[in-house]
Amino acid sequence: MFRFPVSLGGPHDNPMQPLPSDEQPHRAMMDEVDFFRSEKRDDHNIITEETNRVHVKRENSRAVVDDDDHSTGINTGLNLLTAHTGSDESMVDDGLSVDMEEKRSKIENVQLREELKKAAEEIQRLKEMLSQTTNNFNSLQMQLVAVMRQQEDHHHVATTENKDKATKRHELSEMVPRQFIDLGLPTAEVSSEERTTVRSESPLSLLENSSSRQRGKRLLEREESPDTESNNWGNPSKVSKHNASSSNCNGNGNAIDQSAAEATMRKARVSVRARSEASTLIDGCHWRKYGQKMAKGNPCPRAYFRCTMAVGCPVRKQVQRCAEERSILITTYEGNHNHPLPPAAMYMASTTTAAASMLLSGSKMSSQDGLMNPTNLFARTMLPCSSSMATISASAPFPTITLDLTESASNVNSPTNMNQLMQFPQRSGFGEMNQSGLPQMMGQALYYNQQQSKFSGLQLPTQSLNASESVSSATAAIAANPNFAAALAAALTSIINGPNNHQNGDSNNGNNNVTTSIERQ
DNA sequence: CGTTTTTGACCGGCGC
DNA sequence: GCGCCGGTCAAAAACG
Repeated sequence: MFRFPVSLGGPHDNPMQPLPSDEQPHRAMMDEVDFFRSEKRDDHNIITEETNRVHVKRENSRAVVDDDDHSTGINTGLNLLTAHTGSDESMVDDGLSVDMEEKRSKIENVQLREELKKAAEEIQRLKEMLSQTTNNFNSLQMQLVAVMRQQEDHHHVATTENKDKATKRHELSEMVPRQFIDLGLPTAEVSSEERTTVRSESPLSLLENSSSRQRGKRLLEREESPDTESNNWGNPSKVSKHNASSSNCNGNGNAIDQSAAEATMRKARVSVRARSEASTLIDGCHWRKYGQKMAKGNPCPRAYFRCTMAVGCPVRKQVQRCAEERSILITTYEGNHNHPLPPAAMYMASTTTAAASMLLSGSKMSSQDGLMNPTNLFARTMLPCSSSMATISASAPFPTITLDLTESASNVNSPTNMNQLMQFPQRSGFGEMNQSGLPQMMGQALYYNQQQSKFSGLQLPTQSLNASESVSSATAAIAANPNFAAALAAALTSIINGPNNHQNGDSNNGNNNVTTSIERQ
């Protein structure tokens, strides 16, 4: 059962969370097991305590009822009553032997025990209901904060830009933040860039903008698969051109050109570093290699892959071995799947999405937002599961967040490792973030881990596994858990789609599919 | 024979 | 304008 805490963040919750204790670096699995035992013991104690309380109450109430109820036939010890009424009851009372008294008390005991049992069951049922309600409350709260934050973003952008070109810029501001969080998930079929383009410009006009015949041919090919345009991996000019033509249509060229350029500059990537002897990470998707290049400063070639799980899927990845340490494989993802994903792929995508969201939302967040933003919360929930360390690179033109799995293979559970996770570069919004709030986030994240033994397997020592095995086993472990999958999907949907993004209500949700895909490379 | 990989060519951005 | 570089294309080769 998927239990949620009755109170969130309360002082009594702390023992409930397998927080990485600074003093006990080797708690690991035993602590998890011990924790569950203690939790069960506590639960049992609570039940016993409560049922005892109920028991006493019942006895008292029964005594009161018995005193008032003269027709029950149970000896209440009120001899006066029996003596005065002279009823059958009194006659029975008078004729009671000691054996009868004992039998009655035994029957009474049995009845009380049954009631006790029922009360315990009811308590259990109530606890389950409470858990479910808490669960619902949590997800609703996340959605609410997501909505509030989005509105706040819009309001903020509108007010700051109101001095100059409020209307036009606001329209664009809806585009810019949203495009940062459409990486990896299948729910957002059409990226904001494409939505903006489609809104303001026909495909033909795109062709007209192409400078050469070949360029036009490529664009035509891409137009055949609508989603391809949503991803502009390594080709920022395409976005610029599209947005430039959009701006021409809107008749306010320069301002939007500038914003479009900024939007292009902030296209996010998620890079995963992992130790692996394999050529690529097994991330659940089918990939086709479409190019290989020698990159400057690295003797190892960089390989370019395209997702082939669906025709026209724009998701691409780059794979390159680390120059310093050949055993480390650096996989960089960008794009937005336009098809359902198998769970393993989906959770990999979810993790990278969470990372991207954290990266992109964090850079323009107030400190309060940094703590309350569900995107950040969720990113922090997800990231510890699959990465030991997240670093952010400001290298233009694409901001990149790097999930470092190289340490997690042997060090996931160590407090040092968890502390490392906290050490985000003091950059942009993260620098303003209230650090004191992070442990709660971590606690929340760990709470998810703790609640599901399979999921908490992500936190188990994996010395014997290489990174790709860790990733695949982790994703498989998560995928095997429908409860968490549902919660994850709901949370991600609220984060990625936001309240206004409902246009993708098709079959584009890849959750809970059966895993059948195997990495080809 | 269909699919995937390889690899040289091409393109656009960027710095000088 | 030129060259470098990263990214992509597409024909040929390889593979199952």
